[in-house]
Amino acid sequence: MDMPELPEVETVKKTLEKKLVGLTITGVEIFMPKIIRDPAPDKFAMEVTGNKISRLGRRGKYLLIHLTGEKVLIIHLRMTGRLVYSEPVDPLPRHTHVVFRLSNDRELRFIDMRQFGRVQLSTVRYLGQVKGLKDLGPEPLGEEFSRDFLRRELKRKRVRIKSLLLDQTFLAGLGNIYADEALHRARINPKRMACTLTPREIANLYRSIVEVLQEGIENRGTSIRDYVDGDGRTGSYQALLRAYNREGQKCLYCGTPIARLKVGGRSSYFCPACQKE
DNA sequence: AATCATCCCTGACCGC
DNA sequence: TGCGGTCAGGGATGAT
Repeated sequence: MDMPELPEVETVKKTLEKKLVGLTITGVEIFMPKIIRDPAPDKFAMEVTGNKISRLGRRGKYLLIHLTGEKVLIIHLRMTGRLVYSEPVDPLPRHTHVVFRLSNDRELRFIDMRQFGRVQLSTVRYLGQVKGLKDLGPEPLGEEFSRDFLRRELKRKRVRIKSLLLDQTFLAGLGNIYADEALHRARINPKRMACTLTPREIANLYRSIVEVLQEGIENRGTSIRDYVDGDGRTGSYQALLRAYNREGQKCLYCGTPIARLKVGGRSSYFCPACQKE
């Protein structure tokens, strides 16, 4: 149940760029057509084939693989998606939906048990019009995200803070794990209405968001069940989580058992003592 | 415009 | 052992 969030996608990006940049995609095999969002699978395979991988990028939870000809592969792993660089002789895992053949006789595999992930081809020119990508909020580790931004935006949001942190049009890249970790670290109850946070709480939340994402990246992501990087390796941040997935275990700040409740249909782990309503 | 509900999908888990 | 039901959850979509 660990969905790739910003730190996991960043780790996939870092591991894959070492292997992929400079290689040419010599062919595409599509086993599950619905995974290809646009254009139609046949056209997708044709347009991708023959192009060299120039660089990798990331925007929120989207991984971008830039190709020659100003083309860009846009990949979202959603919940259980994996993108793994492999040898063709390695047995093809179950739920492998798309395979990109590479000019060094290796391949890049898109694997996704729940079939929620999507792959799409666009161009640099049209990136600003791609659904999902175009409405993303600022990058939490970028310059546009600041304490002032948070203060300004929270003031006018009539929604629970946990739901807002998960809203990708508000801020790009947080998912359930890092949202819960940030709120716990900032000692803010997930059900609090965004507009009621005090300046002090907002400052704490800002710092907490940046910290948990940086620590997540430093530890190569969180692997609870499914997540692996581009080399097929698990991350290690799961051992450092303080709230997420720790129901019943002691809060590391005060010893109170971590509790779980639903906020906006999503489970939220929190400390009832440190994060009072 | 903002907010909420539903759906997609499989495997793990639970109770009987 | 097996079976059916429930849950997990990001984001697109439609409803309010």
